[in-house]
Amino acid sequence: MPELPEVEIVRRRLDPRVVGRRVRRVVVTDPKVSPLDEAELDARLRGRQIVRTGRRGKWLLFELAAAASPANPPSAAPGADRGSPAKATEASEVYAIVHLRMTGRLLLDRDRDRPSARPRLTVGFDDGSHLYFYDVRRFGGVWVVPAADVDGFFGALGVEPLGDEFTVQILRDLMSGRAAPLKSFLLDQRHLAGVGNIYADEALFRARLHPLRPAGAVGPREAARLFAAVRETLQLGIEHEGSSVESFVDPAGERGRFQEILNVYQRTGLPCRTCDTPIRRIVVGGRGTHYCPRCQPRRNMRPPQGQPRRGRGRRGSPAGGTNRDAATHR
DNA sequence: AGTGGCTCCTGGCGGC
DNA sequence: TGCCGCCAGGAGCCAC
Repeated sequence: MPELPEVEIVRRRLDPRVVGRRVRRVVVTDPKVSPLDEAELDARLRGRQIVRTGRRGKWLLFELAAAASPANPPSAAPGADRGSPAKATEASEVYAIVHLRMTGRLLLDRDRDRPSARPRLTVGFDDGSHLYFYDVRRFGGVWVVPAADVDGFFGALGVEPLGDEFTVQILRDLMSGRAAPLKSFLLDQRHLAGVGNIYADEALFRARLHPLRPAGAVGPREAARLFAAVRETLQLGIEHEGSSVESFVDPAGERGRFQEILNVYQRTGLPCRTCDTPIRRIVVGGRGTHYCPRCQPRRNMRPPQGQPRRGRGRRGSPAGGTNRDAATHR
């Protein structure tokens, strides 16, 4: 499942191959792929040239320049309908924004490994090439947003964990007072943008922190470890060209290699690479969660003080020493 | 406001 | 062999 490193790999592979191409036509095969229908997508993208690619968390961005403005309005046919003067409003740039979710893939004509199934969406370029959006589970999507609205589009999205703006202090502020388990905290895109299930488990292992530890109970030294672990894990994922745990392959059909060095994710029952203790699997926030019970001990599981407990009050029985994770072992 | 649970969706897999 | 039901998971939505 594409997380930040996988999306970044896709972006790096696509960038040199799509930048400069101009959209000729958009074909939608699955209407669920976008809130915009085919006609709207086509109207917003046709004639525009991809000038840049980008990434925000797990979102992939294609920046498209203003539609080929009739810079020199072809004054030729005097009687011809030259379109409305309102054309000027289309002059600003737009972003095509893609989320791959579980199984989304972006492939170009000559890429190997193109599925036999039909793509959900196809973008044809003026040089005759195509960019295809495949997505077996149909969770992914495509949005087209005017440049001016991009900040609003990502309004609720958290800090970029590999960016300069992410610091230990920011992480501590984000965790402060929170009773949510670290695993849930890391997966919440409103805090950090781009961490998914694999990298959350791996980062917690690196930081030697138990996934059920309340975020607000993490001390300064541990926060520093978690900060470093999140960045190192994501960076390592990029260096290994992503994790091909499910079906991830980059646009050229190449598998990533990060799965080869996973410490805990999907290693249930296998010996910890550090201490030989069998890796354990629990469910946290509905997500499969893997950890080493020895390297990531349960300690200080008390939710932050002064935090009124809501909900059913099940959680946070004093000391949290109850054998909570016994319930969901596999 | 913060948190957890449900939902979408489909291929793959285990059990019968 | 074939069928059924469960599972995985990112993020939006909703209830508490």
